Amino acid sequence: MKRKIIEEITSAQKILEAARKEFARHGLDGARVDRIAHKAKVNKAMIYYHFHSKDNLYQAVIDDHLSQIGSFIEHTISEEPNIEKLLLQLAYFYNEILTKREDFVPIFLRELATGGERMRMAFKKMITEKGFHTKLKQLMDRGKESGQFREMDSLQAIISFLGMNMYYPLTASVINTVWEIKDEKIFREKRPTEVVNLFLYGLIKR
Amino acid sequence: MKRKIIEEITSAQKILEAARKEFARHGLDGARVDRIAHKAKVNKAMIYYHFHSKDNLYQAVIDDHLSQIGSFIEHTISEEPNIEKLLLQLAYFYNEILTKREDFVPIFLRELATGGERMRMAFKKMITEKGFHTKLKQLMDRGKESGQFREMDSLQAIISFLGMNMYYPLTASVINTVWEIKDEKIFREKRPTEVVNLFLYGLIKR
DNA sequence: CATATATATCTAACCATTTAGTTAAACTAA
DNA sequence: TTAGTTTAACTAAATGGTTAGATATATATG
Repeated sequence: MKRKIIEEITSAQKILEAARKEFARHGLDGARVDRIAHKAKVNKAMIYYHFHSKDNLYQAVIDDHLSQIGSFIEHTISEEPNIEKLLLQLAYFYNEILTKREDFVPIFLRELATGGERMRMAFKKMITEKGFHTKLKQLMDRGKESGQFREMDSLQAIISFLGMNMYYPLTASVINTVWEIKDEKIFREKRPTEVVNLFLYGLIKR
Repeated sequence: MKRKIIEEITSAQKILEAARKEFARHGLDGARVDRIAHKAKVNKAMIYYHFHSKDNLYQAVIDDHLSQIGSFIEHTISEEPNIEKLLLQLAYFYNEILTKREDFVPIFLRELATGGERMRMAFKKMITEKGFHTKLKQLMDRGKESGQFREMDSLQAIISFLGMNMYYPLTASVINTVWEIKDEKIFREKRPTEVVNLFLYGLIKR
């Protein structure tokens, strides 16, 4: 067995990184195994040695993304029982994930286009394990009961909140042109607070 | 020249319809010309006779979608100077477009994934021609000046509104599972009013 | 009206390339 | 010696696109 010194990058890693970019740019069908091999500077057979098939490699790329997102959740979102802070954490989380992990956005979009089968369950698991599902709903329902929030459908509101957060980073390539957003960076940075303000202002009873 | 009686479906139409479905399911790279020919029940060469290339056919499908969306805008959204009614019209418009024209959603998502080059300009043209860009911003800015609305970034708010409207229909396949939405139909129907209420409530000064 | 002609529509068979995946042998380190 | 790692060359199938010719229809002409 060839010993791999820790600092050395294994060919499996090189393949995975090249694949991440290739699949992001071209999707599963548009991606070319030869191109991945070339970019990773490994022999094509190495891809089949380590990953067995193109589909398998693609799934590995997705799993890698999901696990990194999972661990990012861990040290971004605390057990926060204050709804304002929780919403702000979530807003920053979505913004970061979709802004910094650029390669993930096109993969996510294309997965949605094919029904999202590959990610559905992973996301569900993530969210139920962290308890967002119940926690967010609870906080909103409690707000309604206490009279702090107005009457509305909590789930509809939550989906609206997600939409406010995720829509722009997912569609920026088109939105920037259509709505003439010149400084994308600043616009992105301002999003989380702007979104949370609008949302909370839209909930709190007057 | 073969005379085409009005009721008869031309082979070009049959191809376009089959292509619409094929490209929606599989994307440009995943789509198979042979499969389109088979589904349209025409000889494969007919596709090249009428559309010259696979790329060209794909663009024809997109153009068809865009023109149908364009004409749908025409008789859905009136010259409405009342912001509440305008927002409601927009909310219904987005909901209808993304719910009834199912084939468009995956194409839109995949186009976003590749940078949206093919649609960017068409959308920009649509929106500037109808004057939404300036009109919406104007109405919001006027609302702020008159003291009806609170202080906020109009453009950020508009993008939030778009996100609230479009995010769910674009991601329903995943969202329904993750957030345990059982009756998708009812959830979709309730969206427009729910979204407009949240948005306006979030804007109006208290 | 009949015939010739140009033009649009359509088909079966074909082709050049590309592509995912394989193989058998070589190399490397414990 | 053993087991993991790497390579060059190869293959079978799929795929976008072509071609040469057939068929039908409109139009012009005598």
